[in-house]
Amino acid sequence: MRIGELAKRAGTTTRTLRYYESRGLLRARRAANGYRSYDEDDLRQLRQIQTLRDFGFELEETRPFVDCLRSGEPAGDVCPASLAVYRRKLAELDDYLGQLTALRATLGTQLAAAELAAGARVPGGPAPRCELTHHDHDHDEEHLS
Amino acid sequence: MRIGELAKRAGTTTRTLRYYESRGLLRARRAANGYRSYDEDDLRQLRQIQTLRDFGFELEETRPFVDCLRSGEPAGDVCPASLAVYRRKLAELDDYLGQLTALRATLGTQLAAAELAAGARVPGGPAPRCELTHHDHDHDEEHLS
DNA sequence: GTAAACCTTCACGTCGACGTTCAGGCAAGC
DNA sequence: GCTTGCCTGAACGTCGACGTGAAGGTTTAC
Repeated sequence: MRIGELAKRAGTTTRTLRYYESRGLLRARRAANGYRSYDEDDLRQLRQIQTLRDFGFELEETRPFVDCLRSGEPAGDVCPASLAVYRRKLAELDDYLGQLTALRATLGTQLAAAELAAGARVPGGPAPRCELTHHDHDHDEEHLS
Repeated sequence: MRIGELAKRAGTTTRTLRYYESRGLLRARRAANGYRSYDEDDLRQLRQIQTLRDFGFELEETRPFVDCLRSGEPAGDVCPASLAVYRRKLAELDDYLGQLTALRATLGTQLAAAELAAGARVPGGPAPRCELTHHDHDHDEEHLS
């Protein structure tokens, strides 16, 4: 299959495929006329790249998976180098999740304190939200886009 | 105080302060010689910006807080517009956390499956990690930077 | 008197993964 | 024979947010 067909089957562009090739990620045999020629294995490699990119992997991080597939493995992620990338990404993700969770807690605390202070600031202002009082049901009060 | 001193006291650079001013975020009075002149209120506003930026707020999102401080409030986050930003950021954060958590689950599943497949792939290969067997203690097997 | 600090404006850099456009030129299919 | 697809390759744009750098000039401080 030629580059246009591969692009169409994978839902991408010829430009992207040539770019991957320039990065040494995807290889193409050449037909007698110089056209790039791809087979089903190439499509599988490309799909592997796309899946990982959807996961948020950088292009370079997909390389071990592609190499793994190219070495004849039935899946790109069973090789040690691929597993190592998985583990690293998981560790990064956990680290990041921890940071975001801590930030979420901080922000929540800040908001609660600010709401309290805002309520106390104007004596006739809105009551603090600590108790369910007479104001309407629990939909948002602010509608900023 | 002049721009250099303010920068030093806040741990930033004069370039950044001029940049904030160019965005209309920080204002400076001018001395007779044209030099920018700042007071403690300006420092508080700057600190507010820095705190929020540390939280991951975009520069523009700090504007309501700065305006709030400038209006004479003792804290930048008690004004309705500031509270609205807090709430929006919290909602964004929760959404993002949800996505990352889902991704984490997916990746974890992928890793587990790949580890199983990798173990089964080579009959004499490493045993799956489901049981603690005889291999050495639980440090990393891969050392990719 | 000289070095440091300040002033202005414009333009450039950072980052990744492409997209876009240009220019020229061959190949394929109907 | 004409459109569409493919080739090389180069070079520049995009996106967003946040500055950074340079050039060229004035003021202050020691």
